[in-house]
Amino acid sequence: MQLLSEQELQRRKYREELMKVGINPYPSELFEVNVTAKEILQNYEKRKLDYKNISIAGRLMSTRIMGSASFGELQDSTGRIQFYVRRDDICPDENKDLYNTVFKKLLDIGDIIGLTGFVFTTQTGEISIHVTGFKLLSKSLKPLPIVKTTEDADGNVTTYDAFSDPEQRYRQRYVDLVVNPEVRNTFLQRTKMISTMRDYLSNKGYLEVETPILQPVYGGASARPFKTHHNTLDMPLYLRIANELYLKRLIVGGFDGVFEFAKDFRNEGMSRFHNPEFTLMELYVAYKDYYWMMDLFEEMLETVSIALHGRAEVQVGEHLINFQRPWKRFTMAESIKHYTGKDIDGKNEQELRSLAAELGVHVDDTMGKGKLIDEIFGAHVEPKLIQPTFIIDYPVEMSPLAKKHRSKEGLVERFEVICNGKEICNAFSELNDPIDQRQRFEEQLELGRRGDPESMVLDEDFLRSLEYGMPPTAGIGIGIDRLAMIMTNAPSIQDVLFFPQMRPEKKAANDAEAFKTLGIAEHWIPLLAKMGVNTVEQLKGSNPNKLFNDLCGMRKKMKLEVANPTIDEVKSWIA
RNA sequence: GAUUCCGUAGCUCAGCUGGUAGAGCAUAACACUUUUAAUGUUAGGGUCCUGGGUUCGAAUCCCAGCGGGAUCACCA
Repeated sequence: MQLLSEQELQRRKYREELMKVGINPYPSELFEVNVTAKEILQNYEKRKLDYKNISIAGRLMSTRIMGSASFGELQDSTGRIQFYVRRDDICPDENKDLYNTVFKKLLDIGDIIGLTGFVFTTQTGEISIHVTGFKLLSKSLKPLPIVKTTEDADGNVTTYDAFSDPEQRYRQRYVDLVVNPEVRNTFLQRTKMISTMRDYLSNKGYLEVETPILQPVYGGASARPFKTHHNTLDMPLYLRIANELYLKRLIVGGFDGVFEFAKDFRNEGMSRFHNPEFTLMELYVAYKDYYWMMDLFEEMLETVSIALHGRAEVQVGEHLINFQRPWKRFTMAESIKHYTGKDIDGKNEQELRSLAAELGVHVDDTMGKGKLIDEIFGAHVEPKLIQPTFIIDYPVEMSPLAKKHRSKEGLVERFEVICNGKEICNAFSELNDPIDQRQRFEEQLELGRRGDPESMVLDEDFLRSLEYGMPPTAGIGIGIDRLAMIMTNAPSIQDVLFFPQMRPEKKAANDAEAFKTLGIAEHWIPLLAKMGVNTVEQLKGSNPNKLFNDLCGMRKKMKLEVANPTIDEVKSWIA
């Protein structure tokens, strides 16, 4: 049993009253909808005759009652539209209850209703629905945050009482979506982004596939996994951190191109760029190399930008990001030279370490050559790359799944694209020499033995598949959430995930069951909680007279329709 | 994990140097047939996050905890 606010109690009462007058607040039968708000607002002026007999459903978002006529706003999945109700239209007979009682009293903001009527334009020029009939489709028992907006002559929108607490918005995304229209738009954009990518790849003939999320050996990336257990097989399983190794098995199996929009899971820190579950799109194409993949990625993102915004440019915060091809391409060494003036080419580990120190980059003794370069890059280059930029040719130590560079010693054929200061993809010419791959895994195992919790583990079955022969292949992984952040101008990953991971909601410890065994009736328990008595210990420690008084006072205040407890009853709880 | 800010009515927020709470919207009542953040009059609504401390007295000061935001670190 929960404690209800005055408004919630009121709405529960209205629900009862509706039933008493023969209106089912939750009817079963369908409600025929033949138009949306957006459709009316867009087309009414041009095709007035088509809107003489409409039927629309949605959520009641506001009412302005003026005696025997009222205005209100209905919100459906496409937007809001004003409606106009006149008492004598919906109550042509002597009995005006439908208007006076049901419409004016028993309907609340947030209720889902169906309207029938015709479209007209008010004296103030707003396209509205003149209601000839309405039907309650679902009674809302919780008050919705009321957000109001005004628009001045210049079209500047002012919002009042915004529902803006991030915690509430993420925990109760359903409310956020009802009340904040731009949130809905962000998610529509995200879906459109994904479908554009899917169409782009499908049209090239690549196969969208599904691979295991529960994996006996996790691989394909450097990250800590979530571990679980299968009862029947009595074996540990891991939620995938990547699907790379499975997609490559499919290339071995003879598919020319495979891709998957994959939910991956990494048991690591959370921030505005990290959520424990996130979406990575991986694509592998046989007989291609990383240069080819750069061209594909450029073209795909340009396509996405145009699909979403009608042009190759996207405003992200203070930056206007331009996805128009071609993008700049730097080797990692060039990019570091460009931003620091220092040349890392041919430097050994010791020289790199002192260079890092000179540049004020934090390093420690466990870092090898590759890691040192990566740290310098991360500190001095990455944040400065706002426009999409290819960074190519990474140190081999950091890239155990990438093919060694065809001409540069110590490097691999790998690129990342940095955009708005963050990596948005990672791609290689895939390593397909099984002997080399085994050695690289073994180096990773060595790192693991030295205590790196993110080193890769050796996947024997994957190596076996490579031994059968994998064609030369280009592969790419694209962080869908981070890309969505850029494409929708969202400052946090939580803004592009419907339900970002949150700490569990705090619940006051409550010995409700123990209270019942003491003979306390169920309806007192929430009142006790409200008075701060949550545990048997607290109960036993309180003064029975005060408890009795408080309980009776609280009963009256909450308008609970039950008899007061007797003082002896209360004493018996404490005894 | 570190630093910092925040937690007051259903929502958005005020509340000064400590004197037991305020506004607007929402809710309830009345009026009002084209309003639009409708309006006018009236009313109800708060363990001021939790627990300790200082004090005659704490929403306010101090400490601890819980929850959240931001930045940084970790994390490709």
